[in-house]
Amino acid sequence: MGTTQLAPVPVPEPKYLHLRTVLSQALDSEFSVGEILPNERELAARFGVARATLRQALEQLELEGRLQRRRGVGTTVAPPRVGVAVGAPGDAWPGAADDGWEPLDSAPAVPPASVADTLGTDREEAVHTVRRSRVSHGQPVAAEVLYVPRTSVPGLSAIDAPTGPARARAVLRALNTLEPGHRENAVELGSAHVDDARELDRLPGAPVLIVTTRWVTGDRTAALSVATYRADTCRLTFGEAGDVRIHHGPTASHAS
Amino acid sequence: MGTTQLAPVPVPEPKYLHLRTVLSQALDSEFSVGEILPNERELAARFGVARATLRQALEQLELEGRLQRRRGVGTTVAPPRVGVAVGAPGDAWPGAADDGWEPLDSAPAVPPASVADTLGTDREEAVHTVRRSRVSHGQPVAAEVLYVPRTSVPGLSAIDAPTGPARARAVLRALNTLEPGHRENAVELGSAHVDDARELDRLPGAPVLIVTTRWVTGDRTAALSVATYRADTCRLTFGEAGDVRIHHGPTASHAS
DNA sequence: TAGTGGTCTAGACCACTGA
DNA sequence: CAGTGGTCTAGACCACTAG
Repeated sequence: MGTTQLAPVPVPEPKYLHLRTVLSQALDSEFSVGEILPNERELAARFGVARATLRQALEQLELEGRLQRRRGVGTTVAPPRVGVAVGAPGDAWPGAADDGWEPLDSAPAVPPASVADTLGTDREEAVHTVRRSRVSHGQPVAAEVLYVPRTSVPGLSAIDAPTGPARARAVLRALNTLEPGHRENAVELGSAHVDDARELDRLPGAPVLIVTTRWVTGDRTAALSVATYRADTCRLTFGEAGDVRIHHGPTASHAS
Repeated sequence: MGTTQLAPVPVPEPKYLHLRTVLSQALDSEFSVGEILPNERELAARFGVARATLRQALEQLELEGRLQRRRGVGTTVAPPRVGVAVGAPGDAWPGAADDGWEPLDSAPAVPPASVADTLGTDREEAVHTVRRSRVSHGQPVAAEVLYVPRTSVPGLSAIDAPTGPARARAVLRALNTLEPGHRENAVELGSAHVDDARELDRLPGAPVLIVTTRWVTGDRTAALSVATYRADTCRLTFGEAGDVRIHHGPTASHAS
C-alpha cells in the first residue's frame, strides 16, 4: 500500500470503457431520468469514435441499468432499477393472494428433460404448465412457466376444457390447498428467448435473470417455476422488503 | 391457438441468433466440456459470416454460461454453472466458520455515499471495509467489499497497525460476537470494474451478478456487503442447498 | 417518410498466451 | 514466436417508430 501511484497504466484503457465512464458521469450530472440522449451517430461523431465503439459503451450502460434503448425511438436515461421481491415468506405457494403475478394460460405438456428430472416425473410424462406474467410499476418485468406434476394436484384431472387464464387459476388454487413446504431459489444470467423477449418487450437475446424456484414438500418437488426477469430494469430482493434502494452511485459496483 | 403455423416469419431471425442456435446444438451433440472450439476466424468462414457476427453469437453463448473465451488461448466449452449458496441460514454473520470466503484486507475508509446512507453513517465518516474473495472449485467466483460501521464493533479501535488479512479477520471475529439479526439480499446485473475484473480473472466490463446483503439488528444496518459474482460461471442459490443442479438443457431458458 | 437503433461486413491492429 | 481473442474503423442496409 506504500507504492507510488502515478501512471500505472500498462494497459491503456480501451476506448469504449473510457467512453462508458465519461458517459456515466455525464448521465449523473447533465441528464435527468427519462431524458433522451443525442442519437448514436451524433454521439459517435462528438466523441470522435466509430459508431460501433460508441455502441459498446452504450451496451455497458444499458447492462448496468443506466440507459434504455428502443429502436425507432432513441436512447433514454433509465430510472433506478425497481426492487422486485422474490420468494417472500408470505406466499408459501405460488398464486397466493395478490402477489403481482397474473395467470395467463395453462395446459398439460411434456416439460424439458431437465425439468422432468427435478420433478421426478417420467421424461415423456405431461405435467401441468402454467404461464404467468408479472407486472411492476406498469411495466412487464417477468415471464414465468410453472411446472406442476399431476400427482401434486390429483383432484384436477376433471378440468380439461377451458385452456386459458381460468384453468391457470384452477391449478394455482389447487396448489394452495396443499400443506406448504419450503422454497429453494436459484438465480443465474441468461438471454431472452424469442417468446420471453416479446412478453418482456425486449429484443431476443436481451440479458435476463433466470430465477428457478423449487417448492419442496417432504422430500419431493411439488412444483417448479422458471421465471425470466428483465435484467436491465429489475433488482431482485430476497428475504424481506421489496423496494429498499441500495447503491446506485456514480458507478455500478463499489467505488475504491 | 387455432391459427395456421407454417412460415410465420415476418422477421427473418437475425443471423447471429440463428448462429447461436446452431452452435448451441453443436455444443450439445459434438463437443464435450473443456473441449476447444475452432478459432473465430475459421468458424466465421465456415458459417459464411463476418467475424463480428460470429462473435455476437459467441457472446450470447458465453452470457448463457455455455462457452468460455480466453484471449491468447481460445474458446472452450464451459462446464455447467456451479451452484453457489448465498445467504445460507447457517452464517448469521459474515465470516462464520469455513464459509468459502477468504479475508484479504481491511482498512478504515469513507464508503460511497449510497452505502453511507443505508448504513446510517455520515457521508464523510470512515467505516471498516473488509475485502474478501470467494473461491469455489478452485476458481475465484466472487469479490466482496464489506462495510462495517465503527459503532457495530466498538471494541475494535485498538487495532490499527496490521492492515491486512489479520485485521480483516479481527473485524469479522468482532462481528460474530454480536447478537445476530436477519439478512436482506438483493441481486442485480452489473459489469465488472477493473479491480473486480482482475480479481475474478475476467476482462473489465464482463457481466457480473451484484449481491448486496444487509445485516439488520433491530432497526439499524449493522453491516453491508457488496459482492460481485462471475455471471458466466455462477448460479446463485438462496434458501438452502448449494449445488442442486436444475435446468441446463439445450437452451438457456425454458423450451416450449 | 424521416429518423432511430439493430444488424452486418471486410478489413486492420492490439494484447495476451504458450510453445 | 505464431496464434488466439479483444478492440476499432467506416461504411452499408434493415426494422421499427412516430409524425
